[in-house]
Amino acid sequence: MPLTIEKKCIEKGVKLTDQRKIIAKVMSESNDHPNVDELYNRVSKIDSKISIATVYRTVKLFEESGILAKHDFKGGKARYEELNEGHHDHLIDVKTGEIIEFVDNEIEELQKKVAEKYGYELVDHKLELYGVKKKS
Amino acid sequence: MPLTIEKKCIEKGVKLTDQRKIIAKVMSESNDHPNVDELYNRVSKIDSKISIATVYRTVKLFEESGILAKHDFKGGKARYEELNEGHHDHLIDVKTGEIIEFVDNEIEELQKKVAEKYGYELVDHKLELYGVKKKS
DNA sequence: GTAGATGCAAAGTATTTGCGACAAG
DNA sequence: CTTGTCGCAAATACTTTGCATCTAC
Repeated sequence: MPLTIEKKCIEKGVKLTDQRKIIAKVMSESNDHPNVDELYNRVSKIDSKISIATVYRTVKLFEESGILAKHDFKGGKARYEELNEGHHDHLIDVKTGEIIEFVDNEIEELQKKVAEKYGYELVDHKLELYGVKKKS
Repeated sequence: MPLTIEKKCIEKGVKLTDQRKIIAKVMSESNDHPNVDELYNRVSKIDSKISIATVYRTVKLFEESGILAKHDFKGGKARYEELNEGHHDHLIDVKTGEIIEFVDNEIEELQKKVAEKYGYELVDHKLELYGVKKKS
């Protein structure tokens, strides 16, 4: 079975180069939210000739094609993750940087309502919670 | 009556230089969310000798002192606004870039609950809604 | 008087781009 | 074949910093 990302590329008419296949594979297998540097490192282990410029170009392309989601969490570098059906938001441990994904439909609904209240249709949103682990 | 920002500086033991007073004044009078460039332009009209390095240093200092809030909305540059009692989130018009401030206590409460559910104490959060204006 | 602030220009980061060589459809 | 991609290095955009000078307290 081909990777979901590859399937999406074909659907969107995105040319499937070797480099893109590798980046797709690495992203599919990543359960975290790598930034471009991290992604570049992982990709380099498979093909050391891939340049970081290609990684930047590819994540941008994948983002525009709805294949990856880009996040600008606090701390500078953009982070990416594969975009699946299930939308989710993030809870970030401010001490360790650990990222927990969560879904809360109640909040989602309320967001739509807020946008509507101001005469807007919600097209996107970003919700990040920053917390510290409680003892015990 | 002195500016709220100046009062806060004194409370926090932040030295009140002429440059900081000007930046404080400009931010107090701004009803939008200027980025550093915009702020620098406004500040330059009052004192053309202020350097952009000072503006960067000052907004960072003010942010750390709880005087300004920094936002990394989509589109690269960080934007700042004065931090008052009333916390609020942002609804951003994706076509015009217009920013609407809103408060929704129900969402705030749910956020706390979500964090607790995962064993975290919420210390900060970011909620941005992106929308398009509805016809009618 | 002294610790801390400023201006300037140089240095960092993160990301983008021009260009000739190359590969997918 | 032809259009789009790649690798490289140079360029850009935003932000930070070293240092000598200056200023608030």
